[in-house]
Amino acid sequence: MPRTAERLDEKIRARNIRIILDVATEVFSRKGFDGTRIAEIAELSKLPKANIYYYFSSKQEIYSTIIAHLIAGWDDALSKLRADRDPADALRDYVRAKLEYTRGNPRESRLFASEIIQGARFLSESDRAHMRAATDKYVAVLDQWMQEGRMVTINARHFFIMLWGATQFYSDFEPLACDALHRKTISAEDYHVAAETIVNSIVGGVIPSCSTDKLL
Amino acid sequence: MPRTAERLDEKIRARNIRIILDVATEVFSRKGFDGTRIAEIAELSKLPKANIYYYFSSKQEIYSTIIAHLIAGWDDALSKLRADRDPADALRDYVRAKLEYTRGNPRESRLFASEIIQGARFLSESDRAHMRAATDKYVAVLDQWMQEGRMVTINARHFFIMLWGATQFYSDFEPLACDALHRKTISAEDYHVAAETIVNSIVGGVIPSCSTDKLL
DNA sequence: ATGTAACCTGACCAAGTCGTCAATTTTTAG
DNA sequence: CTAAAAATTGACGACTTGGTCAGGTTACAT
Repeated sequence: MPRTAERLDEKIRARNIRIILDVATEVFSRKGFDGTRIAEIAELSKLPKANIYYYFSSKQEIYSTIIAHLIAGWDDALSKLRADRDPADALRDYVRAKLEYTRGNPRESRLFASEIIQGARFLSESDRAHMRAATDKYVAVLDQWMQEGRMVTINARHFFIMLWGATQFYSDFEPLACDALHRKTISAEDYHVAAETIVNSIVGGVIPSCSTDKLL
Repeated sequence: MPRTAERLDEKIRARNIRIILDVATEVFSRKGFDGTRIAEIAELSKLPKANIYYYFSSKQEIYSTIIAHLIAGWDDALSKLRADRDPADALRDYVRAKLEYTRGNPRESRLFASEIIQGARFLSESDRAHMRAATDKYVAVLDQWMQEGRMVTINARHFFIMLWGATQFYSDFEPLACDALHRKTISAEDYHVAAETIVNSIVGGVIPSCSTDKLL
């Protein structure tokens, strides 16, 4: 049955792979690559350890699969930044989209952060090139806004780093965010206020309507 | 020799403990608690593994010692924020001090980030309470500035999170920062531009001199 | 010199690590 | 049904883990 049986074959296969990757994402995001034991993934998956190795040939293959998969999810928020849009609107949508993504995918976000902290050992060169290209593309959008006088002249690359860092914080460093906000958990409303605060602070300082170019 | 020999005894002791903690900080910051093997700490320390256990009774004791030690280093940057200062000056000094600290202590910064990502399992309640209190204290300073009309009304807690996230990024996620900036390493000059960019963006949006309160 | 406290360390242990494999059970196509 | 493909699994091996310990060496006060 090489062809016709694909549907149900894939159902069992797909289901188990999904469960394994789902659980592995959680564990890897908490323990990092070296700290993760596949026995723990097996337990939480309710599968015997050997069954994990039926679907994946090694711990690194599981890890790399997850990394490759989540890279694909990063571009959406950045797509809000188009040169023909109003800078303030575009940046507001970007910050909101970025926070929305990190809120909806905290484990993926944390796993990525963990991978970077550990030296980006398993982030492929093509993935990094992809991210560099994406950054360059949107840096160009900001630079165009600056040339058109629609935005204060700043270093666009550092500006992106600032936005990235500010938005990542809520899921990656959730315990700290909870402490800072006096919360047990970060609610959707908190994410909303976060977006408002970031946007009100940053956009107000970036948009030339208040001409703070030479404030310092 | 219970008293008189303390100097040289302490020299050997202090030196080895320093080396161990120094190496352990690097390894822990890269691998996290679970991923770190004390055999690796021993190798990099050029000490036999058993000698590590002569000075520390367990892996967790080494880890907790480092955590407790670095908590003490956080307050300095925040001390720049005093209510009687000019908000713009104070925030600028704060951002600079924070970036300077993270630049000079990247391993500690990374280790702390790693600990938080992994769920803050070894961050003591007293340490967390200390950090909460420090946040509250400086949130009050910002709130006072807002009441006095010296600062736009925003959520001070989210504002601190934004600053924290933006400044941590350069050391914690150095590979990403390098990619974004097209650098092999982040130089002192890059840190300087980072501070300028953050300050120019944020202060400009926060200081009411440009009255952007109702921009959105 | 000598005694003693501090320091050092090779060898060891029980438990856990990743990954393998042969044997079995389940699923599916025809 | 049957046969084969897919999925499952307990047991296992080679190695590594955190941690121990007995017996050694070094440093120093007297």
